[in-house]
Amino acid sequence: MNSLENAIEQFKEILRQNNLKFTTQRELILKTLFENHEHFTPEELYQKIKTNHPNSNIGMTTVYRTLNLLEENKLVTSISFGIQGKKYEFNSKPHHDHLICVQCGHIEEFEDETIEKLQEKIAKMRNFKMTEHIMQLYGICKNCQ
Amino acid sequence: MNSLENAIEQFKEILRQNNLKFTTQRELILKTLFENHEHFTPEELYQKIKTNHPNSNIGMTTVYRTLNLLEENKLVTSISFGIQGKKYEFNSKPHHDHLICVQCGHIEEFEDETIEKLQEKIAKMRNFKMTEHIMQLYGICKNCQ
DNA sequence: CTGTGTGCAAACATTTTGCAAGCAG
DNA sequence: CTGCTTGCAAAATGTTTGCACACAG
Repeated sequence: MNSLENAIEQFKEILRQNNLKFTTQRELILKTLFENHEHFTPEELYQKIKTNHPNSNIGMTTVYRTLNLLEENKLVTSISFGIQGKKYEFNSKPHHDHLICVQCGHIEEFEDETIEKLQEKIAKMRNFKMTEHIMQLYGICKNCQ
Repeated sequence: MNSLENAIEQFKEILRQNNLKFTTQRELILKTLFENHEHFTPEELYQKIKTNHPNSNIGMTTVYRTLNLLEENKLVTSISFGIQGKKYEFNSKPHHDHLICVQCGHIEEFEDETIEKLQEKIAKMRNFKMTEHIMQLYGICKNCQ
């Protein structure tokens, strides 16, 4: 359903609408995010691309710029965790939140309809026009215990 | 109950236990956090102290070091919001979460017992030993709408 | 061809560290 | 007095920007 081709077509459409160009680098970034259903820091993503496509020419700068572009257009989502650092994931799934292992950095996903509803209720009660939210549970994952 | 004197005594006790010293700077930082029930970035806290105590001699370095010390000992809590930056608050209240205005940066607090319980349930179901969590609702606050 | 995109290096912003001098205990 | 603490400057991170060349459309 949400195939790579789909995602690329969607990306191209966004680029077209903004008079932007579809470049090898932009394709590689989207592709790598899509194919690895993982959470990447910009650095990790950059390394992954360098490793998997040694002939490609790509710089950190482009990774940052493209991630921002993709996030603005809702193709990827970022979560900031801990003090420094953001991780990006391809936006294929519906909204979900994260369990983060403080030992190994592993990230697990979960969703909970009830909590979502409660959050909306809280915002409404306070006249707060909620646009998004983050919820992260920190702890020790199964493997690290 | 949780008076400034109390907080300072608590701080002194922690310092004593670790063979650390109670200095003017450390006192100023704790005091400023306590007296202003606000959320400070290290920078803001530094400026506030400089303004309110022009004769005091204090550097950013000390602010950072002391905030880390206070956080390790649970006297203050930090919340990281958005991409960069942490804000610190004095730890007088029970656990609570935050509504953050994306326009003016204003932070409001709330607590919800039901959500807390659900979070624990989720972690337990996944064999995740939860140590803490953050939940932040982003949006536009009453004033900014 | 035109103008957007790129990599590089430099600039930034935030936080941490090394160090010599200062002060609490 | 001893050694923890401080402020300063420099280093370390993580991210953004300026610029000349490259390349998509």
